[in-house]
Amino acid sequence: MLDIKLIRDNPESVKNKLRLRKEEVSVIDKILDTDGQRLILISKSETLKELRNSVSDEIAVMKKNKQDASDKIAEMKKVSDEIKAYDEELRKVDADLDMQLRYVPNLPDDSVPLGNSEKDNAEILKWGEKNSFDFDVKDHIELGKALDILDFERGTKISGSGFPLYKGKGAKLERALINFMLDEQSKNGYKEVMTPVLVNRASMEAAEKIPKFEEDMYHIEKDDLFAIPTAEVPILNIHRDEILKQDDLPLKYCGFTNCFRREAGSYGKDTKGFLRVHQFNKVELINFCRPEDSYIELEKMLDDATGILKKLNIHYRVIELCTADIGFSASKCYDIEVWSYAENKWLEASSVSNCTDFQTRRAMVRYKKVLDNNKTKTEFVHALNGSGLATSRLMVALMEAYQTKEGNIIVPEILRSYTGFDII
RNA sequence: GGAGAGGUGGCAGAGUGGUUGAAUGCGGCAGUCUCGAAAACUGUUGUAGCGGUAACGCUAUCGAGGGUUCGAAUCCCUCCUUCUCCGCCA
Repeated sequence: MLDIKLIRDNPESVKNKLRLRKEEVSVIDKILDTDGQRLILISKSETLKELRNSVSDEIAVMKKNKQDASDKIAEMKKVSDEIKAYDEELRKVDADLDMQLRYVPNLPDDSVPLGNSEKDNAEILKWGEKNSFDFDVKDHIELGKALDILDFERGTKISGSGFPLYKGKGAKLERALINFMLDEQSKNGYKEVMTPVLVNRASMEAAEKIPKFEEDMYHIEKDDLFAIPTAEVPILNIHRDEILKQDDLPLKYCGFTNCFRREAGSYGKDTKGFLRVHQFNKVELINFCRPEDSYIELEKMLDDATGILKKLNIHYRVIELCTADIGFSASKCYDIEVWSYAENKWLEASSVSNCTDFQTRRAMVRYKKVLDNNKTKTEFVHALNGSGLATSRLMVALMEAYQTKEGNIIVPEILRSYTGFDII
């Protein structure tokens, strides 16, 4: 969530930045209006509370001295009723304000390229080259079926479409990728964690996934638990309501989880095989850092994510998202895309974002900042997240890029110590 | 799932309706002492909101949310959570 004080003090600047995201800015005026009501109610209620507190003390003294305090008690009864009425109204206004704030996205950083849609995203880097095949390439579905390593039909039987079944060397290759990525990211200084994949409502709210994306998530009604769409959610919540030590920053975590997405409303688009699935595997990177370091850490995280692709020798490019396309919680965002030979297009395999203090404000993840005069100040940390990487799209690129004329798949050199075989 | 006992400041631990934001101890910070350090002594030390340039003032906060009361850490209700015992189970 944005800082209400920022909105209160610089409404025009906030609006201008939201306009860059192609957001409707009239909500800001509504927020200001609600905030104004709120401040008035707080002031009224607190003035009466002050009166009540002081008179209650007087009553206590009178009672001690065996004096009659019934006049004051009667008076305070009225005051208490008034307070109750104000507080009741305040509760409503607070809830209203909170709900409005939950739909306002993070503000884009000044360095983010301007744009009107995803068409304006900028390719900033391309690594490697496309293979030149002297035969007709097969797509990952054909390859997977012929080699009996992927079974989308049976996955559908078990759960429904979009729930892949990996078999034999396919399962082993997937496991190898996950282990490889975790090992690499551990080397990059990320602490490995294995988290719950079902999380409570408070965790989803802290990660700013609710209410905006509630419909996109699997929800277990009986226990009010949500299947995570990304490990970003549980990892971010590791430090919810905590105050970190300045010396511990940046605090970096990596974790593998299954990820679950309903993908409501996207049926019919890229539904083939792995292109869009309800369950997939991902190694996630999270970084909690000092605010002044977050944009430097963002670049490092991008290197950490792309390092995987370099070692796998997979052709990729990096896209810097424009103001109209960055994610809800992000102030700046890079996508990493891998090349699909069969689809003849780029596929998003990772997204690396600086979410500044947008999530940590709601999640209350702070740190004790040591000031020059040796005093400390509690301040929100910045949080960054990135996929390092998601396996499904990566698997598409890998299978296609490493296929042979005979329909086999060569295992990338770096993975062989993990798979124990070098060809499928 | 059943029965019982708890959740108080960074930690330990008092407090069961009235100047209690909360005794005491430990820790942290500052100072005295010291060449320096330790020890000892003295002072200080939560978070958030609102107002104020500021000093500061006010309000809230004793797991969370309601309620009773002029007044709640203290009484009542609901929920969460921890521990112990029983049952069940990967």
